Amino acid sequence: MALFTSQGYDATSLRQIADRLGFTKAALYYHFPAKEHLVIELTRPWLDAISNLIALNQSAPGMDEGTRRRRLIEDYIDIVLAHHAVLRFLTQDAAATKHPDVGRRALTLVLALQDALLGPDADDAERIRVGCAIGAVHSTAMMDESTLAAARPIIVSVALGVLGLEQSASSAS
Amino acid sequence: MALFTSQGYDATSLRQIADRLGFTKAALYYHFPAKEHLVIELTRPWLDAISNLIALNQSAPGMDEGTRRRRLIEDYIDIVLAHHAVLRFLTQDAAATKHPDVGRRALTLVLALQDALLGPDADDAERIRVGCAIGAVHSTAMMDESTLAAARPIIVSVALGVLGLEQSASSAS
DNA sequence: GTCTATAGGCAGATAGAC
DNA sequence: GTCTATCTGCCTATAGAC
Repeated sequence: MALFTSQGYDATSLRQIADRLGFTKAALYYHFPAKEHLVIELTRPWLDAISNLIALNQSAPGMDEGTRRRRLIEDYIDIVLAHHAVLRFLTQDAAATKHPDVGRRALTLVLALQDALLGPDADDAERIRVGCAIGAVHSTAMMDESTLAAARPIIVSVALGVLGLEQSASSAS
Repeated sequence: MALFTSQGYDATSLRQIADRLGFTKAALYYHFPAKEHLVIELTRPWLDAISNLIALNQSAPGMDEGTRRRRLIEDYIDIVLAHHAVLRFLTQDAAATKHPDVGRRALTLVLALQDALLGPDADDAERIRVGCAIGAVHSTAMMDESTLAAARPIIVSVALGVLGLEQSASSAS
């Protein structure tokens, strides 16, 4: 992950990875059938987490719309913060972005999240605002791990503000 | 640019570029000394525009802090919208991100913009908010050109809101 | 499970004719 | 300015010994 993130997927060779891990390229192929499976497995936990989040959200019972959206964006922020390294990699790497099981899947999931954050009858302006909110959340990919710990409440406040869901109390997850 | 954006820099070969342009690899090398110069020239206008913006902002005379920041973020939004294709490419491609004259320069410039959007005595929380605002602006990279035309006022409103610079009237640039 | 050795391909870049 | 032909190198992936 460190190599992929610092150099990009295409620019990172199996030789470099094997050297870092202390064995040879051939040994890598005993554990993974191809290079792309390395990045699939590295990103799967994050993708599964989002997939889960959306599934749970859809099967939610009759719940107030405002709190539903608030919980959704807050939970997404927690996922993004928990998988910081994955987001940093994915938002930067075009090669990963193009892969069906990685970037394409990520795009589909984020678009689904975007839809879930909208009501069924939202206009283009609201779509753009939601896109901005997600962009603000994803800006954490650029931050270093140290400032990230204290960042959560601020990110939550910004995202809720952009979405028009401000609320002063009860934001613990 | 189309090939770089859709496939990534590393994954795009000079053969593909030459084929698309209707001549051969060797002819490319008459006009550009190396592959990396293609991406340098493609991104230079955007980078120069930001560089200019920051330089002009620094040499501004005694001006109200609020309007200074408002103008700065609005002008940046205009640059981002005008160079939409460049931003889309740069935010996605790790290979470009690593190049000193492209991604590194872009990072330096965006950080300088971030500093310029802060007062000299801002805390970490304010830093994060500014980062979120820029993230929201950069989310336009994900939008398609059609919805982009109508997006400007919404982006401006979101960014000013996150920065705490809301103002109802006089937002024409 | 890890190794050495190598196959097979395509990349970026150059030489030199026209 | 564009071409054909080619060099050199590294890449992913595989074969087969241990």
